[in-house]
Amino acid sequence: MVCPSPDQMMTAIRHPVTRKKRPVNTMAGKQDQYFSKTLEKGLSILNLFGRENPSRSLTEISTLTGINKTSTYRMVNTLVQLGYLRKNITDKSLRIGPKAFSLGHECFHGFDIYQGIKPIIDKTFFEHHISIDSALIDGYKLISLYRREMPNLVSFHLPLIMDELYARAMGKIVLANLGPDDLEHYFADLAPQKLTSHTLVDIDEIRKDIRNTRTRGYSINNKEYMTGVISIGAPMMNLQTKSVVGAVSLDFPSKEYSLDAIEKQYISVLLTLATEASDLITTAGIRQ
Amino acid sequence: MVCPSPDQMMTAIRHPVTRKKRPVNTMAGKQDQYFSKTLEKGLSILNLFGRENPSRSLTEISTLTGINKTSTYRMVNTLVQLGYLRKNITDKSLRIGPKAFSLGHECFHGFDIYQGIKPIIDKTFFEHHISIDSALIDGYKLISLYRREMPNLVSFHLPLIMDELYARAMGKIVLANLGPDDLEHYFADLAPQKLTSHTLVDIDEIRKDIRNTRTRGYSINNKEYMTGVISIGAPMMNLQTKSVVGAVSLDFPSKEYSLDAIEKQYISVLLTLATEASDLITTAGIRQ
DNA sequence: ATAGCTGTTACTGTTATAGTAACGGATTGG
DNA sequence: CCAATCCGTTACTATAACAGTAACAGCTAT
Repeated sequence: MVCPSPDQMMTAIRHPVTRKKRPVNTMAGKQDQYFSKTLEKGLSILNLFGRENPSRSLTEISTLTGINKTSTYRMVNTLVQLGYLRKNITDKSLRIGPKAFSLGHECFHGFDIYQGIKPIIDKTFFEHHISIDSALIDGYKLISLYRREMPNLVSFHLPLIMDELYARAMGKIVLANLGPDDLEHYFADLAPQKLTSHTLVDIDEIRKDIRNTRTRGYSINNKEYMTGVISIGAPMMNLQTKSVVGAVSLDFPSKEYSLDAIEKQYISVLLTLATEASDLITTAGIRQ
Repeated sequence: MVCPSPDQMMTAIRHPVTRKKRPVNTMAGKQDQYFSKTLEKGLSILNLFGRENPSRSLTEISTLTGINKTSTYRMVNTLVQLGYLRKNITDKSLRIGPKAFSLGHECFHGFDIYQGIKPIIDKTFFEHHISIDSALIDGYKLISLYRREMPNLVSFHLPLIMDELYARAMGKIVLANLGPDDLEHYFADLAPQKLTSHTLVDIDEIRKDIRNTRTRGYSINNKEYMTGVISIGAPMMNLQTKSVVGAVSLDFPSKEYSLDAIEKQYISVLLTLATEASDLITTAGIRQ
């Protein structure tokens, strides 16, 4: 289970399902005194900007976040005044500002897990010459952590935040290690997309695949996310709380590697890597 | 002038001096309806974390930000719930969370100025084999933008946000291009530190240096920030508003280069670079 | 056992924010 | 050329969210 005790719940990353309940404003659960909605809104605005979306308008932000236009204006104005966003004088379009840039730099390089996993992955990369990926769970999404890619692999520009857990090696092994309740929550509002001809879109098939993954101990993605790419994934576990917090995967071009060959040769590499990553995570105290 | 018209003032990055007035709560100026203090606080907390300070305690955050402990708790709790920070269960110490990591990544790589200046600096770097630095103004600080360093230079790990404008090539040229009012504001609460034996600490000397820099058109830092490093700097100007928004600098090891030689050989390189950077800045619409 | 740290919670007055509505400027289309 | 929309910005008010005091609980060291 992701949120076993009330104590852990506070510390844990807030669950998407739990979050959804908030707007309902059910008077039963007292409105968390110690949660700032304003800050949440401000950050959700900042999150709309990135490599893919460098520029946005006020109304765009308002509709995307669901925040009232005036409130959006207040938040945006604050961010502009503080330098996190900047505003084009003529068309009033908004872009990332210098302050967000420096904050970003600090947050990225100051993230201890990133600094910790880098050498681990690099080592495996140079030893075995294979593409390696790693990610952390956030709700029902994966946040890309660190990646090394061989030139033989079709360089696919990974999004930083990954949906489609059902179609990815890292996603599958995460799902396989979730508690039954969390897994059900995931399936509850799952609408699988056919990304390649191999993608599983039938819920029952996906369920079976997850069960197999669980007993197998590692996950297999046989060209289900991208044609020409076969991956195997293993979980990053917090060994104290016995919960998944992320995953690592090895990616191969299907032209050069058969699934059989991969399973024969690289499972031990994968599992060793996963163990090292799990140790790191456990001492760092990342919890689901 | 940094804030010439009320219209620009809103769009501009908020001036440190202007900001200071806020807490005085002078009833004369109506409390900005469209500025969220809560968001400001939340972001100021996030800013306390970085490569240098990966872990902090609640009281530490409270004292550093000057925010009441309970409010700090609320903000921190929010950030933890949203995944921007994470909390060690045992000692309750706080660290950067996965969400801040991904936000950071997006803000860093989504910053168009960074993407734009990279090729410009790279080109000059590969053509002339010299160390190059660039930065943007934020208040009276410089935010490091992009840097390429030659191995012959004592690799000094630059802080991302730079104070000590008076002792740096990029700082001096920025000061030299400020409006008289802004420059006075800068000098008003300046307490120069003697960083090397060459650092100017006498205010009048610094003033004279800034005047010389202004007429010269570029700045010179003769081992005033670091022993063994000579730099020359030129401004990044918004050519429409005729205001400084940042600076570029070329850095040389004093063992291999004399100041004379640098001025003879590299001023044109510097100014060309500055022009290209200014063009970028102007089209991007960065304003002071 | 006690003192002195933490972080956490209860409680309350007030203020900061949400949200409606209206405004002005720019752009579009008839 | 004027109406119709779009956009961002502002005025205004009820109310929910927040600030801040103070007390509490858990931990450590003396």
